Amino acid sequence: MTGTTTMLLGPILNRAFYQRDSAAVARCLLGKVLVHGETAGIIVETEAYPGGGDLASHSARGLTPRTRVVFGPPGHAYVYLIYGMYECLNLVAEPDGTPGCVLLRALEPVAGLERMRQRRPRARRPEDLASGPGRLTLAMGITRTHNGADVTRGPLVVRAPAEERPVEIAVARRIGIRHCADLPLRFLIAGSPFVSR
DNA sequence: GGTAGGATGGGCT
DNA sequence: GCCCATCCTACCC
Repeated sequence: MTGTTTMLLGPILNRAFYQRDSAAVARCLLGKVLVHGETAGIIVETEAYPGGGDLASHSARGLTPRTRVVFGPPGHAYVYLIYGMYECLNLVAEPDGTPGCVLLRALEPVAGLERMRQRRPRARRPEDLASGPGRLTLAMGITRTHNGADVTRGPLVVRAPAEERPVEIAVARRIGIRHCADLPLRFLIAGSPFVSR
């Protein structure tokens, strides 16, 4: 992080922010800033995975070694391997003991773009650096070693922007799932060129 | 502009 | 053994 960029950021989101239902957290994360080391990006696309009856959620089939963190206290990272090659970053929501998380799908890069380009050499434009869950973790340097990390403190955090702007939110169906595909649990900043697809 | 198919490995039945 | 909360390339308009 450069000093200039730090000036653009507000406080770290506290645990109470995450201790709500998954869809509310997914919606409210839009416009917030994911920070990891020198890299940072505005969250422009999220999906809620509330668990319970939502069969698209990993946690829907109960507590397993992999989904343990999703059942734990809110404000922690859930990172898993998908398709043997890519990693996806989620933020745990809901009270401790209740499953639920939010998948971060796309960022608008605001700091450390050169570092992101090193990590994603095939990305031609800034719009391509973090426009997808697998691209996002690559650009931000997030791996399964971050699984369980507390995102209310430490090197990986989410901050409010210095000036909170009202954003127009679009709601859509989630991407790449088989079950419960019609639920309106995908949230985007309307018109952002940094969203996936 | 569009899409079909392959890469690749862990989780769970 | 099957199923993935994906991405990239090749190929075709």
